[in-house]
Amino acid sequence: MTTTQTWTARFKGLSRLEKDIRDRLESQSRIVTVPAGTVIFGPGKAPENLMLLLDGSVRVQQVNEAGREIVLYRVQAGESCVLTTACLLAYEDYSAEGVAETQVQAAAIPRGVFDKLIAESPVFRTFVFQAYSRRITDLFHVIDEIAFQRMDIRLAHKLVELAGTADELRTTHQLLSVELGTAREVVSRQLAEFQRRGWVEQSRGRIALLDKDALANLAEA
Amino acid sequence: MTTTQTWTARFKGLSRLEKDIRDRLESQSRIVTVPAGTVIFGPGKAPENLMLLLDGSVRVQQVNEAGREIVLYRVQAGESCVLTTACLLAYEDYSAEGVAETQVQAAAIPRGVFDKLIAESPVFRTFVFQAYSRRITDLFHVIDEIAFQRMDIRLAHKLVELAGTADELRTTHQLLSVELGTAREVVSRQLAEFQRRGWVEQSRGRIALLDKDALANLAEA
DNA sequence: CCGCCTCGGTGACAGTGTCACAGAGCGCGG
DNA sequence: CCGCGCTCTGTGACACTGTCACCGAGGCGG
Repeated sequence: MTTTQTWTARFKGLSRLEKDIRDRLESQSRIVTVPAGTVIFGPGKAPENLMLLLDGSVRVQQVNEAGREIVLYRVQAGESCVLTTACLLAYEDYSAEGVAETQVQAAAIPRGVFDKLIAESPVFRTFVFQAYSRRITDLFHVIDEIAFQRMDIRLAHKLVELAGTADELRTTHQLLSVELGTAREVVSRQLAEFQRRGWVEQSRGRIALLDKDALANLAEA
Repeated sequence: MTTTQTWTARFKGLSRLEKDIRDRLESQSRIVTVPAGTVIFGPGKAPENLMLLLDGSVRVQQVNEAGREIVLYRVQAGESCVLTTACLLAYEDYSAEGVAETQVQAAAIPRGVFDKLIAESPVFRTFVFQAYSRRITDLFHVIDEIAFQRMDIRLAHKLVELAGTADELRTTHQLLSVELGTAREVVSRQLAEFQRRGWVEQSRGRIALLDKDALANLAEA
């Protein structure tokens, strides 16, 4: 993916940015590329920049004292790691961490620049607060799901979501359990049930989705 | 509680506010008082103001399609309903609602004023983003608790928290189950167990905490 | 006193989390 | 090619949690 001076155009909320602001944003931010697997921010590693993702995706997850993890949400190309700004301008350590799932290309906006843009551009403010709104809504969804949804439904949903247009997933039961904040055995049991029903076929590290409709259907219920 | 022109002093993050900003904030906001039980914001009732609580407390909770509810967090005196601002300046409907738990007195800042203050005052910006940071951290905590903590521990914790310095709670098992996002029966069973252990004593609508230390102790585990 | 509503208690059962352990798949060095 | 060690997956037993159906107790107003 090429990076031009007009990357701001790729962000829906930034396309109407005031011309002078846009110029400053593009000149005062850096385009960075990080390899898959990089921990972009995390406990004791406060973010110094607001990252606007141009390509790739970042998984934001939480690990508690007992070592149990859960995926909170993902940041995709065209979105921003905006929740980190709460920490960018505040003091608190993030208890969550962000990991590059793929190679990631992003525009990094230093906190000083971010602060000035917030002050000077109504469009940028709206962009930031809308991004907040979306993330917080996501978190509310996560809470609702964990608290009230059945595991089979959540798993079916996650399989379809992770697969996208593909018919096969390359992942382990362990990783899926982290996605859902549950135990590996629970995922194994549910997948075994899906397999009995002929919806999936498994082999080590691989899950073939034979009947996505059935899975999507269950996910609705 | 009396409301003077210097209510900003009650907010830690606002005490260093620039003098002219503070004057505008105090003159352009209104002090409102709402009775206990009022729904301050909710689905289809977008907040038009940022509320800074002077007195009382607001419970923010979520109700899903199936009618199940869970308490997300509380806003106390000296804090702000800041997450609503994400919606104040954005478009999305809140899926959560805020209910006054007591009579509430608050300073209401209209969205226009809020926006201008964000633009013009670095101190106000820091205040807002710090408030965000705290709320989001709270949400992360809630997610961790729901996903990974045992019910007895969460209930013990909640009892101690809700009691504060008192030795008795006026609440029902039903309300406690909403606090924890679980079923009424589960709360009843756990309380029965606590009673067998001599930690609490119950009567209709009332729970006496006989051994807060034991409860607090369990809550630690 | 009676009727009605809310609150709390209970048993049965299904779903989920935890633990211990076994076996299968796979890469790597010998 | 074999064997070793690692990760990944399967399984049974059991405890904890959520759901359902139902009942009795407490409390209020007529």
